[in-house]
Amino acid sequence: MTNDNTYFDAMEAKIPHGKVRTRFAPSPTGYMHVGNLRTALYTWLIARSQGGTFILRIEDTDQGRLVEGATEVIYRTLAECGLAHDEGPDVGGPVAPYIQSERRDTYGTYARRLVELGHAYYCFCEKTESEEEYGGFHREADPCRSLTPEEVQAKLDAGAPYVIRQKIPETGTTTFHDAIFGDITVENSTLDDQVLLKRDGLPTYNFANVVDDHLMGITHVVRGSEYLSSAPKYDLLYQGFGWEVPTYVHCSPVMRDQHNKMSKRHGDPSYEDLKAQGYLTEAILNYVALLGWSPRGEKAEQEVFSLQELAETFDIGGISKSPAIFDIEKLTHFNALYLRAMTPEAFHAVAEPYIHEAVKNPALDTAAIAALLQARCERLTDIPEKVAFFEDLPAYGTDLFTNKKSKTNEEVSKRMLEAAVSALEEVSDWTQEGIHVCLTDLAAKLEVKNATLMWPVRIAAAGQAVTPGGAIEICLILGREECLRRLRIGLEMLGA
RNA sequence: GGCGCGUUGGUCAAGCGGCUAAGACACCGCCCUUUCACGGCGGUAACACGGGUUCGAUUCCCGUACGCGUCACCA
Repeated sequence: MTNDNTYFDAMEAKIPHGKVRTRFAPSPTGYMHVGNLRTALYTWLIARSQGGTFILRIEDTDQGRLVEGATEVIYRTLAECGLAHDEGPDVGGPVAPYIQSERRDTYGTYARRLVELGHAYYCFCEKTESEEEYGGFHREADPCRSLTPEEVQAKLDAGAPYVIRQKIPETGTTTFHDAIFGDITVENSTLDDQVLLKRDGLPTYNFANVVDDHLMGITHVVRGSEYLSSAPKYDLLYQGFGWEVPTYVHCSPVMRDQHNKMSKRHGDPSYEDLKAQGYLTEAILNYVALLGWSPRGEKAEQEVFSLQELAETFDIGGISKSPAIFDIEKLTHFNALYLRAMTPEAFHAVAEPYIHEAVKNPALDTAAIAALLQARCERLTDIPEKVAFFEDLPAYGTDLFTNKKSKTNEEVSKRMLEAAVSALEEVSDWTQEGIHVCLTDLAAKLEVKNATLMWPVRIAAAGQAVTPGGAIEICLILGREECLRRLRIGLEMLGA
């Protein structure tokens, strides 16, 4: 125990004052689910939108849950998303260390200080015994609460194991303010004397949070609404220490359905899963930002936001109180929007690996294929199945040649294909323009509408009813030789 | 069960005492068209319920129902 304030003065001296400081404080479980990502995003946005500082702190006080490589997932995700942190374990900062397991001595010191201040006490109850005796609810009924300092010291000297519990006022109410939920008042009698320092000397999550948030100068505490119930106890802790209470921002959860939060257990996608499913980082962030927050005023109608625009527009008042259900369909819509908004070059770059999954033939122009795909795919993973026919002509039935709207049947198709083959054989200039002129002229000469000619050509060239792009584009990409080969196969199938 | 929070169409949501209750996704229809998309136009669809307060409630208050959270020496 210390009666010396220099330690505390020294700690206080490190606290930066005067500007917004927020922190994202994940446990390293190796999995950034969508709710986590959204919390990180909102936390980052609050800092950035107010010219503040964004801090990363790793909460690894639970020894049993450490996962190998988990912090790397966190670093990688934040970096990929552009949610750069100004202070953290890897980049350091004025209030280091930023990993809770490296700050363990601090918590005990502060817990003992709170005992001195009269807002906490040593509790020597047995774990099991306490649960039976007090129903797990430690209050006035716990004799440890009224031990004299001498009695406590005697037990400590005897080496009795103990925890330190918060001493909640016996009467009255506690009111705390949340930026989203407003003022919430609870009876102190409903609060229990929660454990601050565990038998093993490590702090509980709740205590470590309060101490670290204070020592790190955090101004806005962003966290899930599941902590709403413990917020009054946090307030009492801040008051007990005589510290300024930060602004609480409790966010309602992201749900998988009406009854369940997004979770790894249910197989709900993490950020990395979504990436693997062909979603773009920008689209994921945009969608997630809107899951539980909406712009107001001028921007109320806007739905597409870059990270930069979000930082300019975001305000805490736009965060919703009720939970939001994650809708993969809407994410898909945003992804399609972002895909279409890319330059053709940029799209080609991201699409190429997916095209190559199905198309190996180096003679096929992936840029031309990408151009056909850009308005036609919602996820990058949609690509391989859409372009496989370029590589290999699929097996197909002659029934595909019949299409009512194009006025084709097998007989008509046979005629069209014969004419098309002869005409295309004569095309000297195998370009979009050359093929286009050849086929439209042919249709005119045959006195049929374009569709009547184009349908069978496209079917024979692609071997499937639905294709990205039309007959001309497909013929062009296949190249004259392969195109004519496929048209002749079609003719053969039709009995020519 | 106690305490706390929430409830606008299937989903995300605007609304902050007076509106024919926005917009987006999804769905349906039409147009465009060389299939499919893109794009354009249009449509179906909502204030959980009951009391108040008020000239007037989706908006304010109180109940009820339903849902969620919390009640760990886990975070």
